Amino acid sequence: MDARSEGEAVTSEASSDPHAEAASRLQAAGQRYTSGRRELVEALAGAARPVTLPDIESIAPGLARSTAYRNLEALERCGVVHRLETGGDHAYFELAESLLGHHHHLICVTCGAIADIELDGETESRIDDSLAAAARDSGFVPLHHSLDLYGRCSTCDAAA
Amino acid sequence: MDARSEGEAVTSEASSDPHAEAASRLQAAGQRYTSGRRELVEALAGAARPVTLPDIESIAPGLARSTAYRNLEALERCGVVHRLETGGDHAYFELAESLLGHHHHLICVTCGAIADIELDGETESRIDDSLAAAARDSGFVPLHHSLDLYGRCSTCDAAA
DNA sequence: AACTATAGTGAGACTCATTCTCACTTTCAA
DNA sequence: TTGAAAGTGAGAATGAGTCTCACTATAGTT
Repeated sequence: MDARSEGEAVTSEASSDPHAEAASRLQAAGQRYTSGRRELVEALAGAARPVTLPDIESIAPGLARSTAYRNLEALERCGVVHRLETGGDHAYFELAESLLGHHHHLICVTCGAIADIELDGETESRIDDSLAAAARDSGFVPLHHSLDLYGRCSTCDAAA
Repeated sequence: MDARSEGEAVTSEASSDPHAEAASRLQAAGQRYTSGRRELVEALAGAARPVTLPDIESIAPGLARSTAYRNLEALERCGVVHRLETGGDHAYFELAESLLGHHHHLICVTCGAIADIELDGETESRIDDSLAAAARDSGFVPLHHSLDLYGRCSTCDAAA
């Protein structure tokens, strides 16, 4: 969810503790915050950037792959995790914006690495206004937006 | 709404004829503009919105699936076609921005439909500036950006 | 027109990220 | 402490997209 839609200017970290947030959101959905799910959230919180499932497996070995995917999906449905599709082989996962704050991504077209960035508030509100106007024209109900910058990271650029 | 049917005076630096553009770009890469490739470009130009491979197959039956994917990739490498990953089952394809002009997308989170939108120039340049500043801080070399608005299209919203 | 080198094609096999199945285990509530 | 519901792991299944390979079409040359 776009933090701006709630009317309060949440810029960065909306919640102090991702585990508490995850536990309460899962409970609200009648689900449990098991140790496997806690490990997932811990891995995502510690990564400081979006990670793939292989990344998660190397950070937290011992989680069955099917369980990891299943739990990522459960956490995504509760708004704790956000899935990014970049066109690479794997999807990327990160904590949702309600936990990380609203942000965007730098995506390296060469190696696929992703980094988080934030834009100034004035640009964000201008984007929201322009998108809302465009949506209105189409009878489209806006929920959230994503803005990604594609380019070459410093490592890949140096190698080229 | 559909300001781009026969490639007439759209916006920005869009080329007048997608076929001529495709032919010259392929030729520059030592490749041929075959009838199958022409059919692909025709299908994309006629769709006026991003389409999936099944969409293409129904618009232009008779193209082998492997050939369609191979040619979409060839056209993508030449800058004639752009591939969108939205997280749905299929990737979406559309003519590249050098042909369609710079634009963004409305993506329905319920049915996956995609529509094109354009933002005002001032918002675009503000986005470019903000992204460039964020990239500079990371030593990242910017190439292009994508901005997508997720929400519910009028049909799905009415059904909810 | 015939020759040749190279590009393109189609059918199907193949890959592999992701999802599904199912028997078993854990947790919660009464 | 018992039963119902949720979670787990191992492996099978799914399916979008890619690869292989024998065949065909094309451009350039003589």
